[in-house]
Amino acid sequence: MPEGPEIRRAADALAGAVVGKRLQRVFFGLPKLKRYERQLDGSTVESITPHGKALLIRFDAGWTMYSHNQLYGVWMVGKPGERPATSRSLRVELESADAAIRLYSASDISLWPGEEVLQHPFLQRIGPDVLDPALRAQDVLVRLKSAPFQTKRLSALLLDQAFLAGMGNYLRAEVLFVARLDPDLRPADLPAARLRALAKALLAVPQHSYRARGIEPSRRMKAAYTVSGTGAFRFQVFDRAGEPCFECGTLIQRVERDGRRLYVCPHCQGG
DNA sequence: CTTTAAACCTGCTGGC
DNA sequence: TGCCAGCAGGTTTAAA
Repeated sequence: MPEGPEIRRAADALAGAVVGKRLQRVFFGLPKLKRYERQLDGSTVESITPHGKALLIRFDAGWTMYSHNQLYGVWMVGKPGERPATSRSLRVELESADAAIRLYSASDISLWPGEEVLQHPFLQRIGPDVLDPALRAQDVLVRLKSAPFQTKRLSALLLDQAFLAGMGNYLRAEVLFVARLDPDLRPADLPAARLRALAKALLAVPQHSYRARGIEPSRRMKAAYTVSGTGAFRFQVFDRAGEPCFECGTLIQRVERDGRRLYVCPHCQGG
């Protein structure tokens, strides 16, 4: 369950289902988490919040659950007692009297006493959430101009969770296209106007995707999407190799950067 | 310090 | 039908 917009959509749906509810059943599918079933049974879910692609679920019993879905994790919202038809392995199940949330396949799950969760190595390392409503273009601009980010190639920078958390591979391609930028440039190479355009696109594109309820899943990933990614965000370049650019008609190219596929319009994003 | 490669998590697809 | 390689929107680790 991939990038920031999809994770935030999942968090919204999960929160709507169980925040404020008392848990009547808690199940953990990983041996190391078994002991927390008793700790959390009967507790109330206080909040569910995204931090980049990580999710925090706080319980009034003084515990906080950290989870990261990586590529495969799937959240589902349903009813208590039901057992969805899936071959995936159930990792977490939280049931209240009238709702249930279930996490499948993800293996990066841990429980922390209260706010000690903020000491989690990943949370320590990541930058501001690109979808945080408090994040301003000016903040992003300052970040772009600061070390060590200003000297990194845009292709790498836009995947770096330490720069902006919640960015991912499709957002990288879409942001670079919207800002009309060559992925091999670095912030330090760019004149002020282009930097401002990049800062703006870094906020606008993820927000646009979030408001559109995320991306429409590819066939391959379709089975993974339940709570999130059922939306209407349309790619300009991602997954469009060989198809004409919507702006200039030039054929979109698939290239590789930082070990990941990237799509560019060679005309709009040239030089 | 930067860049690259491989490993790992898991599930689905396509080819033979 | 069955098996296996390949791929995926992520992250970590180690090597170069």
